[in-house]
Amino acid sequence: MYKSHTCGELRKEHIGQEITLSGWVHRRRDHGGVTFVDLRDRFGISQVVTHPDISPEAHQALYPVRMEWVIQVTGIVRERPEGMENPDLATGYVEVEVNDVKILNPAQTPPFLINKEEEVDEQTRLEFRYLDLRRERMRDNLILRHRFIKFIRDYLDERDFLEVETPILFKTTPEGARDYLVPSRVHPGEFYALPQSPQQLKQMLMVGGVERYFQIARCFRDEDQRGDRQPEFTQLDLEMSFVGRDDVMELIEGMYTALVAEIVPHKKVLETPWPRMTYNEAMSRYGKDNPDIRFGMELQDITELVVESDFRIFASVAKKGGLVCGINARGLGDYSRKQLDELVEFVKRYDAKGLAYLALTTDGEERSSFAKFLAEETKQSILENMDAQPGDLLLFVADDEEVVYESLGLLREELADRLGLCDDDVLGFAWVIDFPLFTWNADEERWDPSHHLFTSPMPEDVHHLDSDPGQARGQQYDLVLNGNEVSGGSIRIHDSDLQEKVFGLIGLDPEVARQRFGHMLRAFTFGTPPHGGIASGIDRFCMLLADEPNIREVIAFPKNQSARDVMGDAPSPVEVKQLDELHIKLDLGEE
RNA sequence: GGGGGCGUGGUGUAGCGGUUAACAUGCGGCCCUGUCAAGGCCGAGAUCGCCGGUUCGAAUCCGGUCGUCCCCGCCA
Repeated sequence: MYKSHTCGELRKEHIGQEITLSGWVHRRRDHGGVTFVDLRDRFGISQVVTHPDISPEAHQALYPVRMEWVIQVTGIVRERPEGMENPDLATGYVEVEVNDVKILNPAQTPPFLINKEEEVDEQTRLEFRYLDLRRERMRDNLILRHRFIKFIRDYLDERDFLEVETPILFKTTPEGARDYLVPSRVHPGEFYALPQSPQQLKQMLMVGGVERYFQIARCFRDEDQRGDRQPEFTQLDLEMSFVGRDDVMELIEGMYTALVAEIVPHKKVLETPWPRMTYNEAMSRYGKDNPDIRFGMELQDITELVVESDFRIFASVAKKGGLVCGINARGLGDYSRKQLDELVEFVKRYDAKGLAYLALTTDGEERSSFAKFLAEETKQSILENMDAQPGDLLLFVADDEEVVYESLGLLREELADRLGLCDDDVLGFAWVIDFPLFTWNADEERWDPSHHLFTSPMPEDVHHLDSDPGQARGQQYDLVLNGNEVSGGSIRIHDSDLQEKVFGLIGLDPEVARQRFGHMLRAFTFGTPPHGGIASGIDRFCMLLADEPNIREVIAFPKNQSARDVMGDAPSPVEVKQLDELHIKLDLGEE
């Protein structure tokens, strides 16, 4: 062994012992005579000291040593002289008086400082990810992620879940996101697909009698990147037989409640038991099906109040069956014209045509883009409706329901951000249930599943499938945390007739359905238990618990915005010979 | 596919029409026996992403391009 102790564990009780440490030179303080080195390993930092008159050889050996060199030192643990303790360091009451130094590996000067938590260009961090991982931020995130997954494994193991691995090479499912395809050498012209999730396979495991399954599953989707989206990501995938949706939700709520208490004890859960709201409630109150419930500023529907008003924009939208909603941005009543324009630009990103405002300044003035068109009485009822006080800023969007909800829902969170209404140490968990099973796709003139193809309708809504599929609710449940969807699941269809009916409703040709999902339809004829499950986005969850702005910070080797691995430089061209073996000819076109 | 932000020594920033391109940190050398972001002195290190244009003069203004990040589309 290269070390008898870690750099994080030395305490007063070790005083007098001869010990050996190995690690990286975190910092070096050379006083000409006495020299200090802060030696770092994954577990902490220990101060190492050499005196020219006590151990001249060790002192000499340490002379050329620089930051990030890997060294091994042997010496005696000493109590630090009085007044020289460092209470900021766990090991700060002792130091190691070194009598032997071995240089295990010198280091070039790193492109950025390991010992300083300053923002470094992300490109550089990713190019030298192995150095970035040495920094406290990434180390802590890796540890948090490990503990997160470890907790889940233990918790589910104790509850009789079986961890089962499912194939990475499986079958394409074009109805979801774009697939990553893998050409088959053995079968010319045929392809595997990397799984977008183990959805079908876990249902097959239920048919297979596993009853309680989970997996820390890598999933792949070939879509464009976002801060919370990577081409490959990790899900806790879970499925149970003989359960209803309450069973799944209770399990998950229990698990994450315990997890939070253990992994991030400094964080508080906003409300227990976690609130449950229907999809419709989430949309009308927050404009989103993944609302941040840590603050109010809820949407207020004033359509009825303005339908007969003289403000034509509001009135005409209201008469055409649209929606007029507002939010009260408390405390922004003194926003300047420029700041208001910014907000207008913000909602335009989501197709809102404008943003009407009514500001009550702190000194009692009223400024508004539209109030002059309103009868005094109408204005008063709006103010009352929205509980407007001096200093408040009322913001309104009038449009189709979809546009109103999206623009105001996101504006609400943007304003909360500006107003600092959200405490990162508060976890606002909520369940959203009773989603519509389908949403109408006007372009393709068919129903799209709002969750996925295998979600079971609510039993009392099954009859809607024949008459009015839009009315049918699915047995779906999403777990929302601080404005992010962190888990989504459903009770599945376990009946092949019902499954075929759903395929038909979403416009899947019966022949095509058989080709793609015949194995499932067949499996369901062999005695399938009622089953359901859930999948949690582990990257996203860890990102939130680590207070990080994007999931790359909780992934050891993430891809960049253009899906490239900048450290290993992937993807990359391949040898012609490799392509030949795969029976592939490239057609790269002109551009 | 579309829109926006950013690109200045290794790193983080300043400079925004004429500067010897500034500061911090890191790096090299010297001094220093109790520091812990050690300190002091000296020094090296940048043709300001790239190409073109405007101008007597461009890091600075304009156009293009590349890279990167964010957003829209996309993500059952």
